[in-house]
Amino acid sequence: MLEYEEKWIEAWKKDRVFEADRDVSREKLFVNAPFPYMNGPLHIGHAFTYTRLDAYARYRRMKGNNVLFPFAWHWTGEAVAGQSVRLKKGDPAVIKAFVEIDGIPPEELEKFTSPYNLAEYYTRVSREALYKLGLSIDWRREFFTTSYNKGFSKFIEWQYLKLKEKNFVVKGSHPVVWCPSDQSPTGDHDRLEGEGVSPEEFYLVFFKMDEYFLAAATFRPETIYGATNVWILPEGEYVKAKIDNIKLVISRESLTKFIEQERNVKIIETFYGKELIGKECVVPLAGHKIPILPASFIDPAYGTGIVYSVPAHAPYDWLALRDLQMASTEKLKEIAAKIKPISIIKVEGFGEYPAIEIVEQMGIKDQNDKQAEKATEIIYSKEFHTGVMKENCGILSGMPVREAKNKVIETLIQQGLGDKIYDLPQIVRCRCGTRCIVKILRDQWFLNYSNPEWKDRVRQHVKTMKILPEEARAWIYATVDWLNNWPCTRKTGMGTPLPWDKEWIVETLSDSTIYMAYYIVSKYVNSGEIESEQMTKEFFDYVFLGEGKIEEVSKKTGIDVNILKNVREDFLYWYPVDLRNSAKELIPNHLTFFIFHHVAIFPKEMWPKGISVNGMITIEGKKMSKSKGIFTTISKEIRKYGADVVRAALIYGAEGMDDPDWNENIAKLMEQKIASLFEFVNEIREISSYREKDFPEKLLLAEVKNMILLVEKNLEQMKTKTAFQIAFFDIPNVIKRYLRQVSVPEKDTIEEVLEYWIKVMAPFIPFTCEEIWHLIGRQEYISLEKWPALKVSEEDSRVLFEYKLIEKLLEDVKEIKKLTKTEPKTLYIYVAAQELTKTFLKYVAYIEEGLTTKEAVKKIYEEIPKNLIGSVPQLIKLATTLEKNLLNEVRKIEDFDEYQVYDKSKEYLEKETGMKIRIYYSDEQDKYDPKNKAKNALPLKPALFLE
RNA sequence: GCAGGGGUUGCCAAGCCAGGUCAAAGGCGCAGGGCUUAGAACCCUGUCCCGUAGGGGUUCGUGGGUUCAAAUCCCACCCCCUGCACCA
Repeated sequence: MLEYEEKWIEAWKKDRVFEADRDVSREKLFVNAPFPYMNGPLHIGHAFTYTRLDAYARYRRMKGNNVLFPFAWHWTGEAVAGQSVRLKKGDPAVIKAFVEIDGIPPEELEKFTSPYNLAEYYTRVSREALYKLGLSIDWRREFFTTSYNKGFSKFIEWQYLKLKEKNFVVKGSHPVVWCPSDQSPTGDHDRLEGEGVSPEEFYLVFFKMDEYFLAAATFRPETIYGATNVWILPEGEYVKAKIDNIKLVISRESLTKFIEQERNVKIIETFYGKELIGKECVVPLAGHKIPILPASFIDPAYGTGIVYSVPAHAPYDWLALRDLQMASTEKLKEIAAKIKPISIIKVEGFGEYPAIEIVEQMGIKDQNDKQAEKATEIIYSKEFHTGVMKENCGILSGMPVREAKNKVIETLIQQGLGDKIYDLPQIVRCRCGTRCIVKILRDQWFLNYSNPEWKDRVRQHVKTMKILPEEARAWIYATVDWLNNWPCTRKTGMGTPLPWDKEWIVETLSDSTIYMAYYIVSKYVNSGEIESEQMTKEFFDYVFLGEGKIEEVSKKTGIDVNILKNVREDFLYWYPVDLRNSAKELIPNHLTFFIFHHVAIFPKEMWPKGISVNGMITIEGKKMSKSKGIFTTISKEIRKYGADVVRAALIYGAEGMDDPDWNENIAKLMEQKIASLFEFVNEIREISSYREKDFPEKLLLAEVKNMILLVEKNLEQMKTKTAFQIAFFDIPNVIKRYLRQVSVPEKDTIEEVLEYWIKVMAPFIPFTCEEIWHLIGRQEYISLEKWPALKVSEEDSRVLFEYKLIEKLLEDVKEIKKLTKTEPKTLYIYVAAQELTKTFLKYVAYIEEGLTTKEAVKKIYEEIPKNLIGSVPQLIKLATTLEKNLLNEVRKIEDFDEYQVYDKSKEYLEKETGMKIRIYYSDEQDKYDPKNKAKNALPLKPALFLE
């Protein structure tokens, strides 16, 4: 961290530069970012998101907006608490992370067995880091979440009562991956095996056998008419049990599933699978009898440990059948030999028996061959999407497979011949090693995101929002569509108890949806003007919704009427949120929830106006990972490089949804560039010559103005990288070019440009710009200066246009010189005859009026002076190849005289080329043209001769 | 699998939505030159191929198509990244 950075932090703090209060004379802008979760110090990725937002906030502040950028801390959830618990247990990984990565002194570890102390510690160091990063935050509104903050809890209680009132919070049950040993849900990160696996619905089909039903599990109930036998594992344990009101046979291991999925289970008898082999059962709906046979691919823990066999369409079934026919006891062989696959699905690309065909094609050996899995997938997908049920399928005949599936399961359940149960499609093991099952959690509270009206209102609003980059909008829509009911409460961790059911705590993604409104209130809580106990339902109803009479609310809450009035007016002034910036990973959850809840609770005019997202940082090209040590904190990098270097390196890393990379090279580069800024500025300041502004000065101003407008345009779109590139690289490049061009720079111009330049860099590297600003003798804070209000005038555009012509000419000269490898002394320029240019412009106009090329050509042949007639073909070609911009510029200028352009800049041209310049019109009589070049002259492209 | 994003010249990365301004910005790297006692920094020039007159050729994941014209539009395919719910 640099000395001057420390100085400005203190100065900004002392003079309350970024504290924003209601001021109706100025247009407000309310920006924020999701509060960070306080289970660790802020990392460099946080800095990226915040710096981008800060650059925007600073820019808009300079543009004259009253900008509010508040900040807070998220403590809610299980992670902080979990870490404390693991610390208490002495988990070496946690201790290592605390000490080595987070920099906690070992002797202080003890006190972090309290989650409060832990969160409080991280909050303290994080606040410090953000100060140092130079974020233009109004810290008076800071708060943290959970019941440790009474006021915030009051707010969440109000929010959830409101949601409940409107029926957006509902009670329900839902399936989770569950560890029977830990007695808790097993999230992805808690798994030894089976990452990404989630509960899926299996269908149970009941095959009658005596007074019991064999409950076969399947994903493909529509294949029931093709069943030829049932498979069981001979050495597997099975039970006869009464489940709810039906007597079923299932594997012993699958029993827990039924129990955890809220079924009433009574075991009647346990036995081994082999006892059933050779018996028969009845295929539901179809009615025919089929045998029960052994198969080794059966996993008793998967489904019910019973499946029915459809050898025509299921590769595994065909393989098992084939295995059985080949090697087994005589009796089984006999039974197996009698079984003929039944073809029931017509699918393009396959014949009668798709399963048999694919097994042969892929050369699959037996049911234990790994390839069988793949074959199953191929057949399933093909049949499901394009298959049609054949005529032998009873009620399903003629239906597309996808419809048949729903129809059959509906019918089976209706007739008591089927059921649904959740299971895991792959093995999932908890960290403790136990195999997980699916459990139905009862009495859980849900945010009713599946409510179609709610969704629709959200969609309608998203349509009107500013979403940056635009590509993110599709993702938000997709999320709104996909979102289902969200379990919004937990039993463990920190947070606010659900007001009407206090054993539940509002979970972390659900207590962070409208808290931006609380920033308005927290200022008064922090100053002591309002006590948390005073924040009753009436208070929030009044402040946020304008409900109730102020006097009554005042009486009820004990809050002074004036204070109430101020809070309410503050809210009306600052709300809604104008821009919320975050990493893109929050789109599928937080950012979408944020919209949902605003739509649910607030009146329309308070719904958020804009969202912007950015990529996720990598470190030296690798994905960030604390456990792998690919991790660095904001404080560490600031200590190493200084705040502006960190800001610049991050901003220059990426924009849009691209992922920036944090690496030493870019930091080092920025370090050098920022250091040399001071030298450059000093160099410029030594200039002390005043004189008439000439072409180079006008050009410089025009270019800089143009670039500043581009910076604005890009910043408005949160294209912070592009904006920074222009401000930080492109502008100094044109200044340098100017200094090279003129023998004596002009002081007024250079000072004006310098002022603009420092200002437009200020949003990105505020410390450095503040320092330079004062070095050049300014007294005010650049952070509060007015952004240059500029407009590119007609003269400016003309200057830019003329310069473009000159540049083109110089390029041509350079190329000719390069090719001829000569050192010519004189440059002869033959400007296209004015008549030629006029004809050219006429031609362009004709085409524009809608004439065909042929007609237009004919007309200009009639109009052009005879001596220029030879140039017509090139003119036509030029019309299609000339830059549109240039063309438009020429057309804007009345009586455009190209000769003047070069003549005016003769001195500059001579300086750049080192040659004497002679200029002629191409149709001039007395011109020097030994190589007869003049005839090649075209509008905006003079012919040249070097000698 | 579903959803979202992406594949550009040595590297990073603009451009693509609104086709011609594109051999394609900028940065890095590399080469040459300047500054300097020397180096670093800084500044300038060059950086797809060919060409002794401003030209030509071949490039933007792969293969097709539309068009006078495609990095940009359409179709198919391949590859990469991210998210997918009781983690935050």
